[in-house]
Amino acid sequence: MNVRRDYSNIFYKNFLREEYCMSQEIRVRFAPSPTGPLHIGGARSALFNYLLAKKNNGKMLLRIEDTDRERSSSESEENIKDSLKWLGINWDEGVDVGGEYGPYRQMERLDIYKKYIDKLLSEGKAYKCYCTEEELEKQREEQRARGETPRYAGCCRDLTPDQEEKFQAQGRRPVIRFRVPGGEIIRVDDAVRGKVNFESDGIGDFVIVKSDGIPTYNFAVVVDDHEMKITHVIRGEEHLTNTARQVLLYEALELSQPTFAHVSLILGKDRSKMSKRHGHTSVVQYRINGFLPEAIVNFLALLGWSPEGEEEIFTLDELIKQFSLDRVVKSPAVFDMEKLKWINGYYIRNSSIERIVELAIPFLQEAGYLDENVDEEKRQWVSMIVAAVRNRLSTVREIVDYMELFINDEIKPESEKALKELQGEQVSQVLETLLSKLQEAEDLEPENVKKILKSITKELKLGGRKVFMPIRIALTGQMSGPEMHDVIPVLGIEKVEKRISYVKENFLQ
RNA sequence: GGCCCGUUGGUCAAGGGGUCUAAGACACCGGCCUUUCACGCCGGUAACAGGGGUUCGAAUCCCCUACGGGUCACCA
Repeated sequence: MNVRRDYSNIFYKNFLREEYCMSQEIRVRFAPSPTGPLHIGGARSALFNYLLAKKNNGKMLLRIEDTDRERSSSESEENIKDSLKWLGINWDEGVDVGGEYGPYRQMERLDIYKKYIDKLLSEGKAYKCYCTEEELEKQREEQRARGETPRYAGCCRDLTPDQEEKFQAQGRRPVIRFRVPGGEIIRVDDAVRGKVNFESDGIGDFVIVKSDGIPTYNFAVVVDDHEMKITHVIRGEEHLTNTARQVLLYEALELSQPTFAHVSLILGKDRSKMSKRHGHTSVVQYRINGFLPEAIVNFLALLGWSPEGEEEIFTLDELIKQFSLDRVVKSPAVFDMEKLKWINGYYIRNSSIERIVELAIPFLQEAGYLDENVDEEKRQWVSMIVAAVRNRLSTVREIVDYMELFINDEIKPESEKALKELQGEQVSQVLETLLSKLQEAEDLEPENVKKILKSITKELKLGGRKVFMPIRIALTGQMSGPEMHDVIPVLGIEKVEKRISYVKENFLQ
C-alpha cells in the first residue's frame, strides 16, 4: 500500500500540518545507548533526525540511554558524540550542551520515571513480579518445546499481599511489569510504513522496571520522549515491534504520541543486518580508513532516502534543504561499498590539496613515511605527492600505497612487458636527454617538467610513447601511474639521477 | 515457529492506473580525451519475484504463494 501519499489519512494530515505549517516546533532526538561505537545505521538514524529538524527549524536532541549498566560505558558515549560531531551532526539540546528538559542521561532521570511508575502501579496497570530469571527461562523453554511463542505467562499478575510478603521474605527482588490488556488491536501510525497493527495478545506483560529499580528501554523512552516534547521519533526498523509496547504505555499514561518513522535496516552484502562480518560497521572505522565525513553523510542520506532530482552529490546543507520524510523508502538497503568509495573519491578530488595533506599526514606517519614532526619541507613534499595522486584515491589511506614509488630508488620493471620497453634502442638516448635537460632546468615545477618532456619528443623526433614509456618505467618501474610531470618534481634531480643510473646498470641493453 | 515489515537491473533507487518501449547513480562494457593509467566526457548491456483478481488499461490497487529481513530479554 502506498501510504506515503495517502492524504486522506488523518494521521498524515496531522503530520503535514506539523511538518510544513509549523504550528508546532519540530523536536527530534537521537537516543543511542552507549554500549559501543556509533554504528553506521545509528549514524543514518541520527542524520535523518537531524535533517528533519534542520529542515523545519526545529530542535535536535541527543539523549543517552544508559539504563543498561552492564554494557554502558563513558568511552562509548564519547565515541558516539565524537562521531556525530565529525559527521557534522550537531545537537541543540542534550548531553554536554544542556537544555530545559534535562538531564539528558537516563540514569540521571530516575526520579522522573518514578512518578510515572507509581501512577501505573496505583492504577493497577502495572504490578510487581517476583519470578526469577531462572524460572522465567524455564518457562520459555517449555513454551518453545510446545511450539508456543515464549512469553511471560502472568504468574504474578494477581498476587495477594500475603504472597508478596512471602516472596519478599525469601529475599526476592521484584521487577515491575506492565499489565498488557487482552484482546486489543494496537495501532501504530508510522510516517514511512503507514498504519501497522499488532495484537495485544501477542505481547506478554513486559518488564518496565528491572529488579535493580532501573526502568527498561521501553518505559524510559516513552517517558523521556514525552517529557522532552519530542514530536517525531525516527529510528531503525528493529524498533517497530517495540513501538507496539510503547503505544500501550502512551495510552496507559494518557500521553499523546509522537509521529513515528521507522527507517528500514542497512544490510550487508548477504542481505542480513549489517554486522562486523560484513566489514566496517562503526563510523570511527570509516574515519580511520580515510573516508571523509561529507562522503559518509552523502552516502548514508542516499540509503533509504532519495532526492527529487537526479543529482547525487549533496552537502549537508543541501540535504537539509531537500530532505523530507515522505521520500524515505520502506525496503531495506544493502550497503554498497563501491558506491561509498566512489563518493569518497569524488570528495577527495574536489577537496583542496591542503586539506588532503592534513588528512594524509597521520596515515603517512602510521606507515612510517613521516616522523612525528612534520616540518614545512616535508609538508611541501607531501603536498606534491597529493597533487600527483589525488585523483586516483578513493580513500585518503590509499596514499600510502603510492609511497614506495617516491621513496625506493632501486627501480625494477614490474613485468616482462615493462622490461621490454626499457630495451628499445632509443632508450638510453631518451634518458640521457631527459637527465641533461632536467639538470639544466631552472626549476622542476610540474609545468616546466611538462614542457621538457614534450621537447624531448621533438628533439629526438620520436613518437610520444617511445619517450614517455621508457621514462615512466625507468623512474617508477610501472607502466601506469601518476603523470610523470607530477612525479619528477617530487623525486627531485638527485633521485632521478639515481634511478636512471640504477636502471642503466641493471636493465638496459 | 508466532507476530511485523519488505520484494523495480549486480547495488542504491525514480515511479501516486494510461505520457513506462521503466529515470538517474555506482559497478561493468565500449568510445573520446590523455602518446600510460586515473580523472573527465559520450554511449551501451541490464529490472517491475510468481500466480490470481479489479479495470477499457496495472510496476502502480486487492488477494494468495515464494523469497528476504526484523522481532519475540530484568539489551537498547
